[in-house]
Amino acid sequence: MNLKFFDLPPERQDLIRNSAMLEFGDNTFKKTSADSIAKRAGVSKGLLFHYFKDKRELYLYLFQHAIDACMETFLSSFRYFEERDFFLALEKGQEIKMGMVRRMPGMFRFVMRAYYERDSILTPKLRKKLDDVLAQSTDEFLSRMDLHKFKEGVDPKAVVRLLMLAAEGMLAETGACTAQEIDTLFGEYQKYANMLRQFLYKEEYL
Amino acid sequence: MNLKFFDLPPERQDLIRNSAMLEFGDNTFKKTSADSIAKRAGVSKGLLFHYFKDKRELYLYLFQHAIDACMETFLSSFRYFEERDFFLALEKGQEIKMGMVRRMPGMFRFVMRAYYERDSILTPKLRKKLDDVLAQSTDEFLSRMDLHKFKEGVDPKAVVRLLMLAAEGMLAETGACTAQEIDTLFGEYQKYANMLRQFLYKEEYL
DNA sequence: ACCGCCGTTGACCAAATCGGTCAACACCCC
DNA sequence: GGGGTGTTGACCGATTTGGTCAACGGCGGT
Repeated sequence: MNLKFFDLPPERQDLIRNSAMLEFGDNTFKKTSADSIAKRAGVSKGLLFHYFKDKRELYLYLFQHAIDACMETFLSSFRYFEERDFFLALEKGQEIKMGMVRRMPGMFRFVMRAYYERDSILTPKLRKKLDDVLAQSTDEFLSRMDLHKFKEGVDPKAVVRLLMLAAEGMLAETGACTAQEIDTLFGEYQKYANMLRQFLYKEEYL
Repeated sequence: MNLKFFDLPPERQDLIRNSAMLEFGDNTFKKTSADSIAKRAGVSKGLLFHYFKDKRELYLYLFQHAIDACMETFLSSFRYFEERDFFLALEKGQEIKMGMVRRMPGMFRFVMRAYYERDSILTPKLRKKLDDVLAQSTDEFLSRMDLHKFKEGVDPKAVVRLLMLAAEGMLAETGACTAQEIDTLFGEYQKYANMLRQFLYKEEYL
């Protein structure tokens, strides 16, 4: 790709990336047209192909960028806060995730689609990159938490996964969403998390 | 539409409907081609337009059929079993749902997409049909259950919704799936349901 | 005022794909 | 062999596709 893309003002980079991810999130790689991406970004098609040599390169760059952004955001946020309570940390993590959704509204949908799409054009290397991020983030998270606050018999990994799945389900129900919708969803998510906390934690930790 | 469609052997009807729903589930209405549907069904494009006057009619028929199938399946299954235990009934319900997924693998995805897609071509009447089914099914379900088995402070509606969301999340992670994959997902789902049962039910009901 | 530079445009291309049609086919029962 | 029925795939004009390219506009330097 043309490295001058990175000389553009960051908001303009975001605009192009977000528009592209939103479009790729709506349709298959094959059926997503460069025209629609350009139109969504309010930019000429010529510009797209000026910075990216073809649709494929744009797509692969977007995926790479999304994974890197996740990795960086999670790692840097983990480093700086020392919360060891499972649900408080999860709440913090969700806030961070919400921030990412706000900044890159089409990202999660795009990444999931790119990963699960049949005839995906992802390189094995990129697939593995995502695998690693997902596997690491949960384990890393669990290893830092005070798991003894849970009642006996609770499988904390299952709790994380259940809440993650619920979040994914909520994401699947909404397309591109406004900041307000995101807050509503976050509120609903918190309700479930609090319910689990109330009944899965030993009483002395409530 | 051409009513002779219903004279076809049921498996052939299913083949065409499932192929169409799988294709419409992958792409926007506008970007889904009749060619790809026909190819997936192993049938000529001419045949599609023989039974359905155009793409739009096929699409609307599919949605209507899917909703009706849901409604019928749920109602008839509710009528015949009298389980009043929340989690046992939910398990039974999930088994039924899995049966539908097996028989119509692309249905849930298609319905969700049709409902949430921007520039959706759904008529308001069809939208409302789905709204009613969703609203009714949860309420109907809850009204039949022994909710006093829950510990105090548990909101059963939230429990249903949480598990539904998780199921949706699992669905979003998989495209068209084999029977075996479905069973695996069902197993995972059961794990979460059992966890909730274990900690949300009063102890005397365990 | 003129230049050269550079991010940007949109008209343009051949090729592919689109929704939809239709004459012809294969098959079966009479 | 005749008629009926379910099915095909070549075919249509229109649109869309990924990608190119000559030209534009505005700005900093002189």
